[in-house]
Amino acid sequence: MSQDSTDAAPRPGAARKSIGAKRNPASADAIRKAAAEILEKDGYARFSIEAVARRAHAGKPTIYRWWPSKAALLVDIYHRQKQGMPDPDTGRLADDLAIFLEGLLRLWRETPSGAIFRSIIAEAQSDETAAEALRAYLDERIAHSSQMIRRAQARGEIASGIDPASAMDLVISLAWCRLLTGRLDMETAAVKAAVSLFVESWRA
Amino acid sequence: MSQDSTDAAPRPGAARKSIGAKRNPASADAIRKAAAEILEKDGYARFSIEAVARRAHAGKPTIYRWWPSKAALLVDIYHRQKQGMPDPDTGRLADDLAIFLEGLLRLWRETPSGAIFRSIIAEAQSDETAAEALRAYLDERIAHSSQMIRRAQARGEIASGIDPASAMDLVISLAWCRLLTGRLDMETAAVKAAVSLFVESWRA
Amino acid sequence: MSQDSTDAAPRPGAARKSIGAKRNPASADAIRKAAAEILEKDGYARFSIEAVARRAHAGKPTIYRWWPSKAALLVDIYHRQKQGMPDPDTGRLADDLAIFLEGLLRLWRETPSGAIFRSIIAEAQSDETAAEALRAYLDERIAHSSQMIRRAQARGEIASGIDPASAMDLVISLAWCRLLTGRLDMETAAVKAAVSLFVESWRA
Amino acid sequence: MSQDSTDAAPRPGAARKSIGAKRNPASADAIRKAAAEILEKDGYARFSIEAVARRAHAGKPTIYRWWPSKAALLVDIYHRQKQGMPDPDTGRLADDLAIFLEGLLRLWRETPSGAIFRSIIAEAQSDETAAEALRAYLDERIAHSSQMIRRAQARGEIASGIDPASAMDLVISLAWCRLLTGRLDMETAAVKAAVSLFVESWRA
DNA sequence: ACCTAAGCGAGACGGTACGTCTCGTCTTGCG
DNA sequence: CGCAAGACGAGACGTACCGTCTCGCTTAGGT
Repeated sequence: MSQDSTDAAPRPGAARKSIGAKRNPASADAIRKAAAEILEKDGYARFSIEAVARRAHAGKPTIYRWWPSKAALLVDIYHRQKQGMPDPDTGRLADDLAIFLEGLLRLWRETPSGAIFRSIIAEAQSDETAAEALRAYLDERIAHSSQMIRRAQARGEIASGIDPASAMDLVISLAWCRLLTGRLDMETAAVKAAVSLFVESWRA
Repeated sequence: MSQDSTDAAPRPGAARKSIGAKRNPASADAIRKAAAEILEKDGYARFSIEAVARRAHAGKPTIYRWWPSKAALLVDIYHRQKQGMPDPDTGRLADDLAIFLEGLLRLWRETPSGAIFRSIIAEAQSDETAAEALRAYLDERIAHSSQMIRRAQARGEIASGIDPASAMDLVISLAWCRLLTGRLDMETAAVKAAVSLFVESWRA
Repeated sequence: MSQDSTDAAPRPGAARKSIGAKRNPASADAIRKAAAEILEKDGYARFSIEAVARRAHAGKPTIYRWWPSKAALLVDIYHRQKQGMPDPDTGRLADDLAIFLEGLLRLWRETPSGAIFRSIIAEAQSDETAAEALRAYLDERIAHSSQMIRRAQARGEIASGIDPASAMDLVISLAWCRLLTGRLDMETAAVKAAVSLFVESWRA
Repeated sequence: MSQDSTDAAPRPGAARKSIGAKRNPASADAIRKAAAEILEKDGYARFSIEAVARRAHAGKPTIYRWWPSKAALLVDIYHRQKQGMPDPDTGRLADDLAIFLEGLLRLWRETPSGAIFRSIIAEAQSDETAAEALRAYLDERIAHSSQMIRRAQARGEIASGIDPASAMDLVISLAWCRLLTGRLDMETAAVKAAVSLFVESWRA
């Protein structure tokens, strides 16, 4: 829509109006939708509150009322998009991690969530609230994903002395770095190699 | 200087003038200095070509003449600040990597270069030229640092089948992720643990 | 104010804000006032949209929103300043014209409107929109002022074959040329002489 | 040449060099030529010392060395172009003035000198040196052209009480105003009418 | 025959202003 | 009170010229 004089999405019918003295969920949805579409289409560079308001046929204050910053909106969108991530439990850590890692890379590569997450990271470098949100999010993801490692430890597959969070950190760091440098197209073989590299070293 | 109506640095004497039809290194230095100071003091959020020009007592066109973009200026400053990085060759890969990694984290933690590099990564997420520069820089650093691994392979310390660049990628990814999430305060023990984790898995 | 580091006018109280989704007349007034003051104080050479914005404590886009060009702003100011111009109807054409011409020259000489009009003419030489505005303005003024001549024709004071607009053109040209060459100090006698020169030749 | 990446004129051969410790007339000519071409092609709006230097393959200081200001360059060019103006002496003042006026309007209409003179007038509104030069030029032209009127007075064609300079002023003002408002296409009949209007009123 | 002095093209310098963009805040008027 | 709309002050963007300065050269003219 960059070449369009108006970047507004086509109105799906009559103009949306206030529904009285309470939050209008249709507006919130329209804003989230518009934000996601802009990120997908034009990337983070063209993402601005102004552009979102334009596309969503929403007033800027409406956005600021509900999301205090650009980062908050980004995090909100990311959370809602990141469904369907595999949570494998094959009984073999190397397979679990390979499935997890390949799924994450594919998700970032094939859905807008990659662009969105890149944007969040970028935003976090100059916006402290975004940085805080990102740190919290990362902690939560590591805590969750390190279950795979804990299960492997319970099975006696790897040494019990390994710190699951630190170990998972390594795997996730790899994914992040790939995302941030635009090298998400890691072949399955390379993923497997990297993963087994980790797993081998963790053996008892 | 944000509280000052003029963000200009104090003039160190007479005004700097042109030195003829060739580049004035004093101007370039003043610009780089001003840019670094702004990043250090006010952070990336306040970093703008306009602010740099003001602080350096330089014209904006002078900056654009020599650095085509904000990213180019950032990369330039980063390059110059990142001198004195250790390039260890102890004869033992785990030690080499630990020294390298700890040195990198300390540099980022204790000098402005950490903030600068974060800014570059952030910029790269919305500016394609910055992304390109970052990719090229990363390639160069990996190529250089992976010498440590190649030397270990030559010594027979680790398997010759390991791809040095991919291996180094893992180490650098770890550092990046720490930088971007504000967790640079990795203890020496943790560094050693992470590094030996890698090295163990690479053994023949 | 040229010697001041900030050319801003003193703020008359609290900062001026938006008054909602409609034009704020206080802003428009402040802009016109600042523009007039700059022209009066520093002349057309120092007149710039940037300077006006600075002095009026207004954003540049606010100016561009309402006045598409420097010329439009100049014309607007000129219009508002040029009130109280005599529109004589003494029953004797020579007297009418003398009063009109002397009034015009005095207005230009003694109020800022002379400097402003000079600026408009200058601007019109390199800006087509200004040229258009000037042409339209001149047409309107000639149409209006030539009423004096039409009245004289109706009275039978001068030949009916005279084209009122062309005749008025001569009188106004004289004033313009005086303005542009800084020779506004025409004595009453000289004005009368020039005018009667015209009127004599138009007699039946 | 506005669409050309370089607005430079094609070099007529080898590069022009210094001819030692004296002014190089070839440079001066190239500068004047380039200036005239820019005015003719792109108008006063695109006329800048920078553009002239570019087109003339000359250094900016070379221009500033010989012409202290934009206005000085403009006046120089105008002087050289304004050759071949008729200086009629038919024995009948109305014819003399008609020939003079029509010639002046045609010259301005059909040669670049019109655009150049408009530029000088515009420049004079914000540049005092240009204003001075313009005033001096106007005086000289009036002094010269009013010879026509003096001759008519000597012949007894018009009253001897008329001030030749003031009278000529009227004629020239008419031309100026036409130039500045882009109404140079005055028909011969209209010129004759305006002129005889003057002459009639000057009769004894 | 050398040397100096000036002119030359080129282009970098610190600046100012341009016209556009987005920021986050504010207010209106409708529902 | 929420909403769409949009004006507001602010200020960065990247570009065009300004007028000044210095470079490295070329050549003429004085010694």
